[in-house]
Amino acid sequence: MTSTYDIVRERLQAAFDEVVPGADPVLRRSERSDYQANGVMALAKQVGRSPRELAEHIAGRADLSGVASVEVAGPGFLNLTLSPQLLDSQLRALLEDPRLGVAVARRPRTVVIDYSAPNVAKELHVGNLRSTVIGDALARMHRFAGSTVIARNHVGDWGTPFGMLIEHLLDLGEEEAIASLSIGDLNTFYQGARAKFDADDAFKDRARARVVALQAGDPETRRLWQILVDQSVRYFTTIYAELDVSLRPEDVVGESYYNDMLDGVVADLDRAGLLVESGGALCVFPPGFTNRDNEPLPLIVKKRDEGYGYAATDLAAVRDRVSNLHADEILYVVGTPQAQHLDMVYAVARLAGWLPEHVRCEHVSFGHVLGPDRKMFKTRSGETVKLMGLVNEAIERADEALVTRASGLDEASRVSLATQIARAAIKYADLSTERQRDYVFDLDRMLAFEGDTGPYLQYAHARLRSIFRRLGAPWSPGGATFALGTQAERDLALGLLGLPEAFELALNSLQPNRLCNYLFDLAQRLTSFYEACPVLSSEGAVRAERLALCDLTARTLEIGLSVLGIDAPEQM
RNA sequence: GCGGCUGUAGCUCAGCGGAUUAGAGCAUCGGUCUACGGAACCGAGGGUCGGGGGUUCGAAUCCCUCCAGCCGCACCA
Repeated sequence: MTSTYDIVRERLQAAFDEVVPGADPVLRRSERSDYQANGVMALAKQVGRSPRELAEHIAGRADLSGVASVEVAGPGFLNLTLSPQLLDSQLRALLEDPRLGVAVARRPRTVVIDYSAPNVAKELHVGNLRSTVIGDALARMHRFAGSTVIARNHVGDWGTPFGMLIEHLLDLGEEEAIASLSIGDLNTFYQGARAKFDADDAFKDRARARVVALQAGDPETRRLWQILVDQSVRYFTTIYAELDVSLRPEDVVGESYYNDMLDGVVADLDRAGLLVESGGALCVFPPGFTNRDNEPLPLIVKKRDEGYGYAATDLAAVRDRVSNLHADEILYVVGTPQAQHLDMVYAVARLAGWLPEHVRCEHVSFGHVLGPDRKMFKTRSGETVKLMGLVNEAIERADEALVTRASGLDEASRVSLATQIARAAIKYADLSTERQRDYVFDLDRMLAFEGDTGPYLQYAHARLRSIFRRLGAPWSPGGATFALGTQAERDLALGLLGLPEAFELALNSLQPNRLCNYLFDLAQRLTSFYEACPVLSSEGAVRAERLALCDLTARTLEIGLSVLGIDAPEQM
């Protein structure tokens, strides 16, 4: 189906085109009418006419029959009120459309999304939360839009720390080490290795020798390294499952994956004449980057000690994603501190011809998760907060709330529900604020059923489902028609027709919070409707209409939440 | 020093391809309703949109500047 926005816009566009072909009507939602077109003022300036007069002209020329009524307001706004016929036909189309008006991409794009990226043998912690949650939401949104998504979990699985980690593993004994890692005791393991490395010179020497062996490809060393990787990935997977994150083990393509490509990266940069030796290291100096002394800033591709740094790996990854994965778009859901580094990587990749113009490459950055003191979220003792602990605490609290409400669920389904609520709370809190801002991690607020929270949206959905359960019989829309006799019904209907715009806006701007805002607004329209308009106790055509509105709202909430990675339980 | 991000009601945040009286949630206060699940709804108070300039008929939104906070600035990713 064609979205309501597109229908109105196309009609308006024809009239704008008569003035200046391609002129943008700047159509958007309005508080004063259903839609408003703000494009007249800019256009009037462009063609040197009076805005008011031009607005009248366009309003007169636009063929809006059967679609909307229009009036000119203020300096030259076009206020549009959708016609009852259009509302009825669009809502009926919505009933038949499992996608609720959201278009599928005509040409599917391949989108590579790099997200989560924890380190092997390190705990998944709050620092990984945002990348994981935002990246997964973007992955789901792109899938829904019809793109081919290739998720890449760029785990830190290489580098000097692995010398000490492997030696520590040997000291513990493989069995013991695996047992420790498999229960997610990654921090203890890592810190154990670190402590020995710092205190024991003999250990330090072994660790260094082990790094050399690892890099040289020694089979036994590689086998031990693989144990660390496998155990860590297994543990990450359990947390992803707990959070309902769609990353799979096969999406783990860590730094080590690119090892064999690094020589080629350097050789090709050299061949392209981009490589410069500086301070013993091999560098590329992309234009426009300077250090604190205003000198050109290098991207160090090969270190003085002959080792490769992360710049080389990242360049290899760009190349791989473009030429082997055929990415049309690459998203890096990575913290803000890496902004400059990534910009330099893109710049060098473009210089080297590895990143064609048509491939969109974007850093999806985000702010910090703050503790109650508004500083970086840490435990009282200053340690990083484990993601597992955070999720479990949220589940416990949600469960307590369910228990006190005596919901009559058996324990298994109650805990399962609590898990769904906890995930919704954590994810929605993360997704609903503008990405770039920091936010305070406050479980009380996240888990509240009042206000702009995940659980509130879930609750709105569950209330609707309960209506259909009470119906006692399967429901089908039948011949529902939408008279929209009350303001609350009309407001709700208008909200329902807005999903395509909200979804596209959120996806194009890579800002899931736009979709969250939409869903919360819809939920509020719903509760007003719900209060004002009896459903089950109404009769005939009105009852059919209201049931249909309930069905559409429930489906909209369900789809909206699902593309954000949030469950919509049937009852709460 | 250079660069980036942030600064909107008591608190948490929307809005920022300029446009009609700056929105919401929480909290506070006041109402509604013997409730299709009250984990509800309606309403009120509360803001010189960090300060100052500029562009414009019009700026929270664009430009400049200052202030505050956070982050980055060569071999750890």
